[in-house]
Formats: sequence, structure tokens, C-alpha cells
Amino acid sequence: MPSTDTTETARERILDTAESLFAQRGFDGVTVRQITSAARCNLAAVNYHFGNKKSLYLEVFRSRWVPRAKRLQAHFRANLADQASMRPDAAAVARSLAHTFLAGPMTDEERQRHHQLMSREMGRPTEAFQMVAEDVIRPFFKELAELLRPALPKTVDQEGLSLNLLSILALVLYFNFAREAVTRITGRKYDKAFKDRLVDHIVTFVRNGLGCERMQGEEVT
Amino acid sequence: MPSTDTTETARERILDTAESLFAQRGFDGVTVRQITSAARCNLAAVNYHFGNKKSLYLEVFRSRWVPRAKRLQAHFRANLADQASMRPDAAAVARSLAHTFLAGPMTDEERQRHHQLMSREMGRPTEAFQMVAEDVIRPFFKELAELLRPALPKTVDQEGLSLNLLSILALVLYFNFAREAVTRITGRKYDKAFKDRLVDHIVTFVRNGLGCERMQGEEVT
DNA sequence: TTGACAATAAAACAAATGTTTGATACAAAC
DNA sequence: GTTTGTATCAAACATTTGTTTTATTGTCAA
Repeated sequence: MPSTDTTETARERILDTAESLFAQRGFDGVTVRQITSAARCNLAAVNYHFGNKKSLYLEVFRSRWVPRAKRLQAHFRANLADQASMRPDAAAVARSLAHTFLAGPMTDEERQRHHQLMSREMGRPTEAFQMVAEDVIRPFFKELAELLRPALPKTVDQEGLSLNLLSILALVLYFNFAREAVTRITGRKYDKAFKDRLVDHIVTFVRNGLGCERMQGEEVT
Repeated sequence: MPSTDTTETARERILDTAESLFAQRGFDGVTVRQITSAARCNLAAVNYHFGNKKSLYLEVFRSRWVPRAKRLQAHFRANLADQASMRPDAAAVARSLAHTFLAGPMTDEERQRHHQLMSREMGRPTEAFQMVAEDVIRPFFKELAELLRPALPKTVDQEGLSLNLLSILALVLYFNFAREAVTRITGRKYDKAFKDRLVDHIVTFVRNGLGCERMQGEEVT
């Protein structure tokens, strides 16, 4: 639950509450009344401050999601510069990526919210996705590609690189999006041990994937 | 779109249409009116045949999702027996898994529906997930674990195995769940070439992951 | 004090939504 | 032919939901 102090303005409380609820239940799964009552303000406040429900949803991405994504990218660059001063190798990039997304500068609840929102947008893109893809995701992908190109063996093509980056994203998003289900299936809680292990797991995957992807081909019926 | 012949009974048409719409937009994103009008039947038909909307949703899983999941498991076993007569190695299991989930006995649209439904349930489990987890997913996980145990090096523990199986599941689900977004970000359509490459990619990941997961540990701040 | 403006509140509104009702058609059984 | 049970239909019902309206409060400047 977001902090709903009375010190915050109602507008801010609505944004926090809305982000949390939209992340948990999706746009259609949340009512304006649920948002305003959880934010302890009047029903009309949403329409007063944001015009309508859909605009509130977009504003959550503009004023909450995007800034956090940029903070994450900054953390990634700092972390990478820390461990690999000049030309980073593929393993270093993978490690910084995994660390940023899975252990980076967020509380665990914030990370879950962040990735749940993105997961929902990837499942059913709206205007919010358009904005986020152009302003945040695509530039970051390009940055990573240029960072990695000189570090990769020639056997790895552009497509292989894309697939691996997408797979990191997919795993990070999914292991956050599907926490409850993963816990139910495996019986494993999202404690520090499990999350550390997840980082290891993803780092290894990306490193192997980046370095030596091709195998002998797949042609079973 | 599901086949909405008039030869099918209304009940069947409702189930097909409902599965498709629930997969695309989720339970809250679909109205009973949308379902019945797409299935070309009366509004009251849903309540007549299924009691209420929620029961219809559960029935979609019971009479559509679960049988298809069992067909997939059968396909996996047959495919594995085909390529590895006695004791399958880890790579063979990985190959059969990827092939079953990504190219197996379904049309592409059916596969997308299947995995989208599961993705939504993993993001926000309902009664349907409980049923599916107990009756289908957990037994299959156990089967895979027992199949793999003798084929794995001793360095791989139970947790590593679980993580890799979950990761296959996550990648398969995600690359189906998020097709539209993946296409928008990468500019790549889900044509045969891309899907073949995905199979390769996942097979390699799992094989590497299963065989040699541990690396030198991750302790960047 | 007065006037202007931003914020909040309660109430009302119109449309959408899940569900129920009562009538009708139709086929099979007696 | 009558009855019985299933399926379909149009219409209505009761809530829920997003949005609007109107009034009130508090604050700051003139």
C-alpha cells in the first residue's frame, strides 16, 4: 500500500493509490470509487484533478513510471561503470542489468508495482505503452545494443542480441508479475535467498545466450 | 476469432467466443453482452447455460484449457520418446518442451489464446488457477523433474531445475502474451522465421541452464 | 471586508452491466 | 393431441460505474 499521509496532497495520494491498484488489478479491474476511497478523498477528485479515469491512468505512467524507469537506467550505467571501467564485456552488462532490475534502487513493493504495470501494458498495449516504448524502452534497447556490439563474438547477430535482451525483460517482468503464482507452484517465497538466486539465474542465462547461442538446429517434427 | 458456425450449439459457441475474448482482454475487460453478441445468441444464454459470468469463465478452463494442456503433455511425451528412445538427456527434454509449447499440435491462434489465459491467471490467480495448478501444472512439473534428475550433473540442485522449468514457462508465456508489444518494440512480426528462432533460443537457454548454471556469484552493490 | 480562486464535498445523472423474468418455439415422449 | 422439457428471445430489473453539477470551505490578494 502506498503511503497515504494527509501531508501529501490529494492529487499525489490519488496517483500513488491508483498506481498500486492499477498494477494489482489492471485498468478495468479498478473503479474510481475504490481509488478515491483508498486515497481518502472525494469521488469527484479524480475528475477534478485528472479529467477522467483514463487520463489518470496515463498520468500514473507520466509522473510515476517513466521517472522511475529513468532512475533505473541511471543506476544501470553507474553500476556498469563501477565494475567495468572501460570496455565492458557481455557478462558485466548482463550482471548490471540483472542487478538493476532485480535488486536496484527500489523497495521490493515498488519494483513489483513497476513491473506489473509494464507487464499489463505489454499484454495489451494502450497509449501508455506507446509513450513508454518511444521515450524509454526503445532508446534503452539501442543503448544496450551499441554497448554490447563490440563485446560480442561475431557469431552473434543482431537478432540474437535482441532475443536475449527481450528475454531478460521477459524474465524480470514475469518473475515479478507472477509472484503469487510462482509461490503457489514452487512453494517458494520471494525472500532474499530466492531473489538472489533469480539474479544468478538470469545473469547466467544472458551470458550464455549472448556468447554462444547457436546449437545444432531444431527440426523435430 | 473462433469458428461461430450455426452447426455448433450455442453453448459451444459461447465457450469458444468467451475463451477468445477472456484471453484478449481479461475477465473484467469483457462484458456478457460482448460475448453473447459475438457468439450470435441471446444475452440470457450465458446465465441459462452457465449460471453466471464467473462460472462461464471457470468452465472455459475446465472444458477448453485443461483438455488442451493434457493434449500438449501427451505431445511432449510422444515427441520425447521419438527422439530419445531410452534415457533422454537434458537437451532432448529441452528440445521436446520447446517444440511442444511453441510449435506443437495447435494453430497459432489457439496457442496464443492458451498462453494468454494462463498468463492472466499467473498475474492474478483465481479459482481457475487453483484447479489448473493442482490438476495439470504441478503433476507435469513433477514428471519433468523425475525425468531430468538422472540426466543432470550433480552440480544442479532441485532449485536450479525448478528455476529453469519456470523460466521456460515464463518465456513461452511471455513471448505469446506480449506479442503485440514485442512486435512494436522490435519491429519483428511473429512469422515462421521468428518463431523458429524463438524455439532455438529457448532450447539453448534451457540446455545451458540445466547443465552449467552456477557462475562466480553476484555481489555488486 | 471583499472578491477571486483552488480544493473538497454531497448529491444527482446517465449509461453500462450482470442477472432475472415471462413468453414462445420446438422437438420428443406418452 | 397433449404434455414435458429444452432452448431461445425480448424486455425489464437492480446495481454498479464514470462523470457532472452545485454548493461549501479555506486561502490569499486587493
